[in-house]
Amino acid sequence: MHQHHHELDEAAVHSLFCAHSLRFTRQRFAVYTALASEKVHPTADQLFKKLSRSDSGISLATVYNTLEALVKSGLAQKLADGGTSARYDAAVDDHLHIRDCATGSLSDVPEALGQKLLDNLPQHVLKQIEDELGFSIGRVQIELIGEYTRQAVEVN
Amino acid sequence: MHQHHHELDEAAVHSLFCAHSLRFTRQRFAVYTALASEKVHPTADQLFKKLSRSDSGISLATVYNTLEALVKSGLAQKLADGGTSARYDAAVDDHLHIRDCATGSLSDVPEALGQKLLDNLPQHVLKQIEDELGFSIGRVQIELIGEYTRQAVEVN
DNA sequence: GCCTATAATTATAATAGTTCTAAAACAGAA
DNA sequence: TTCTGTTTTAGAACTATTATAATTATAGGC
Ligand SMILES: [Mn+2]
Ligand SMILES: [Mn+2]
Ligand SMILES: [Zn+2]
Ligand SMILES: [Zn+2]
Repeated sequence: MHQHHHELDEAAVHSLFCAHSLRFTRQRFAVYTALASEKVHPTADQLFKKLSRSDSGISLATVYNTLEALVKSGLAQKLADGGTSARYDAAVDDHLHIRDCATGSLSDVPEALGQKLLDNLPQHVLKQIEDELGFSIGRVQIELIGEYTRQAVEVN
Repeated sequence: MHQHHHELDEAAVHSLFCAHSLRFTRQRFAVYTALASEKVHPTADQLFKKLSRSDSGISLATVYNTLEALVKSGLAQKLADGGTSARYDAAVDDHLHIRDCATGSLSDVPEALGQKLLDNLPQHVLKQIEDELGFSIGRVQIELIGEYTRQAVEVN
């Protein structure tokens, strides 16, 4: 389930971290809430700059460390940018991404639409691939690549 | 159409480059044939090392330059590795990739199987996404993420 | 509320991958 | 063959990320 846009108070994040065996620190709280409040999929550096602006004197190394910890404990995922840097996503469920060729930006397909596509994948073909290749498919990652034909509501 | 494993002589590559408005050089020939003969999806550095070993005294900068030229002219595609570096693929058609969680390796789903899945995507859902988001889908990029349950025939 | 063990943070250095620079070599057209 | 724009090249520069090692903070037991 997507967690973009939810309000996260300190207590909620504390117990979330606790449930994932992650120590609670001021810095991790800041990074996680900054990430979870993003509509887009920020780079480590973008998060660092955002956090530097707002307050806390958090270091870039900690942003990297925290993101790695979040990913390892299943509270975030790391996405490959088309370019040189990695992007992070506080939504850890299966969901589709859209890549706008024109800008290179990466955004989400709305939950319902994306789920509909995932639910209508031809299961028999996936099964056949698993059987023929001796491979167990854990996740089908889909990216729709193309261009906006009218102004997107929000593009990064 | 996949071009892995095809034999490529100098004349064939010459006319291929010509058709794509790419000058023919010894180095580009070497990079392109090295890439096209790979069953896996090599990094720039892997290609450089392979070429250094075999002969030609080609420079790393040229490997990068050539790969960029190939991608720009549609003779190769650049794939995002999960990690830090980019991978290249001489197959420019739509095709599915498999990522082995255990090793991080990226390999191809056989043409026929992959096409079968692409042909059986729910077109009405794709259409709905295009309509609702005002986005024109040029390509659906799919990656199957999981683990081999028996020994894969060839893994990098 | 303190103490302590352990883990996280930080500044900084190091590394890895890629791109830039500017000079020399080359391809292809005439 | 000559000419011109393109490509190649070594090396420097740059960007993203990871490692190091000293400092600081957290969580839990008292
Ligand atoms: Mn960065
Ligand atoms: Mn490299
Ligand atoms: Zn997302
Ligand atoms: Zn491929």
